[in-house]
Amino acid sequence: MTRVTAAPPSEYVEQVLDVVDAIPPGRVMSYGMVAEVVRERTGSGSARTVGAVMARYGSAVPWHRVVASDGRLPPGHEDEATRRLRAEGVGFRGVKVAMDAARWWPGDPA
DNA sequence: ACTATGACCAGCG
DNA sequence: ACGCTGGCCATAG
Repeated sequence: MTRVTAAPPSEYVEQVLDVVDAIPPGRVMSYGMVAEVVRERTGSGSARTVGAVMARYGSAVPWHRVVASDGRLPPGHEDEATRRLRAEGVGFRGVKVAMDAARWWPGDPA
């Protein structure tokens, strides 16, 4: 029925959330990687816009599996993200995620 | 319609 | 390792 549309999720937003939701446990993708995949579908987007979408709609998806390209965790949620990722078996290198081992692309084996 | 903002990224000093 | 710069483009006001 009439659903609230105070902030109607655009097609772009849906695609971003879809990609993030597909990341398997124990693996991660960077904002830039997500942006690239979404760009193949919608034809537009960038790492920065993905970050903007996550900030607004991230709560609906496993946001902790999206990290910065160098393995840093999202500002303000580092604690939470670290806990969840460790629980999934993601490797760490200091406070950062070990991207070389955890990085995942759609189509790759989980 | 326009401006400002930002959970980014790669390059450079 | 650290800070700064330019480019990126959807969202919000």
